[in-house]
Amino acid sequence: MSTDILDELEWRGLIAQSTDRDALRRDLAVSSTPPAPLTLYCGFDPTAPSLHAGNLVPLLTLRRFQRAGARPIVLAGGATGMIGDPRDTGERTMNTLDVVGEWAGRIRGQLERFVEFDGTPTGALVVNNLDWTGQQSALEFLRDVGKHFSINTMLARETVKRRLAGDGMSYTEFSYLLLQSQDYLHLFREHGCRLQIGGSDQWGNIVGGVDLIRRVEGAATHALTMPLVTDAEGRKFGKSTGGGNIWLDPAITSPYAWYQYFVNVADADVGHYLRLFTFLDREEIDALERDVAERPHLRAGQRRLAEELTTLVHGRHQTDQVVAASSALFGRGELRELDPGTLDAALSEVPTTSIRLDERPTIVDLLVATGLVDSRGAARRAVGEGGAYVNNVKVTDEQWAPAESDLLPGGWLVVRRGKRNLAGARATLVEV
RNA sequence: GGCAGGUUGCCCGAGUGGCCAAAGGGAGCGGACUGUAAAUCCGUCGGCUUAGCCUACGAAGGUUCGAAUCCUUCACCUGCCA
Repeated sequence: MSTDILDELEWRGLIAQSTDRDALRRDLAVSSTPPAPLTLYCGFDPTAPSLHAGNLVPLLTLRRFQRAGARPIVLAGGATGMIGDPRDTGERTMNTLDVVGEWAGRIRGQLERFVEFDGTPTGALVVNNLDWTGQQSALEFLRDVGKHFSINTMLARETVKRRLAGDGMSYTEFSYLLLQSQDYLHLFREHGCRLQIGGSDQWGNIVGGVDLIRRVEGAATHALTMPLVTDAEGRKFGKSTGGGNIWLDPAITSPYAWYQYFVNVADADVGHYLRLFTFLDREEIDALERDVAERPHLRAGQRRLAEELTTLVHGRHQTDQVVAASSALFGRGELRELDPGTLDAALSEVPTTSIRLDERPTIVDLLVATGLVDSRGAARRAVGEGGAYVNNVKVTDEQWAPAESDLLPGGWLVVRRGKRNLAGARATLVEV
């Protein structure tokens, strides 16, 4: 196996910390003789019903390793998800076993799409850590695993220190490190896994496993972390638009919304994100960066990034549809001139609702019905602020109601809040 | 188990009887500028049938003309002691 993978990761900005880099390089090189590819893993806890965009970084890194000749294991944290990795903001709310199980299943399904299962020596494996911890007894755990951990070391961890300085931390979360370390040991024993990767916040958990394996098995294994994705302002990725994460599950974040998020990435972040989230090579990314620098208004980098990512997550077909919808809805052309088929297709990518013109719905009703605002108060505010549009025309009167002559082909009204929140309202014509 | 402190809007945080839907900051949202960008400036930021009403300051009771603010009980959190 080539060791170029490390250079590539370095170039992409995907390496935050690692254990002895030369040792890892040697291991990668030695594994080059089939059938002994290096085996690596990364875990994903079910803390929500879906993975989010940030999870793609480690997931795609697994894929990069696989392409370079390694065998990836993706781990769904059915067990660790029940405990909760300590975070700075305080104790996590525990979810019921049913909920965690349900989420673990969904996440497992998503994980499977990003690595290849081809039955070759580098074919991926999917595992769930509940399978080897679910039946384990507390005594067993404390004797076999707990004995190898020093409280002193655990207390020295940054997250623990911060939590102790604040509101404290439960024993449950304090134990998380042991569970994750045990996972690494288990995968080392069962599958010869010698490398664990993860976000840089996972460093402590990963080296915990490295230490455990050294103590118990006397073997040297590796740890590699990736920087947490931030934008040029240092803000956490996915938090700069819409207030929340963007999710892989199309039922939570529509492919259209997903695409739009990436089209709107700041110039300063495009190159960075292209390196992290796509498989484009150096030449292509360099060219796109030059393009963004010279002709920023064309947003070539953003468009390519959005297309690549939408294809990766939702497939080529969906991507074509959202690209067409975006260009129809954001195009310079007159909405009235769009042919009915194009309009139908474009609006199928955004939230829609149906209305009855004979009920004389006002602009406030339209904004609420399409879900563009959360309340009638917010709708009034939007109108008052000049942020409400119907068919690209600003509406400033709260009492304004559409007439039949306002309908676009197919009976549509394109309702917009602000610059880029669009929805469709289709009038049902009722004969009175 | 004892003692002390705490629990405020999406988050942080001020508020110790009326002027409190509740300072300030952050996030969010809208407008201007622009390129569906960033920065900046301005506005907005519980709900409704919106000059009014309703819901809200951990929960439930109580005192009072009036409570986020006082009293009681309960729950949870933190620290110290056992």
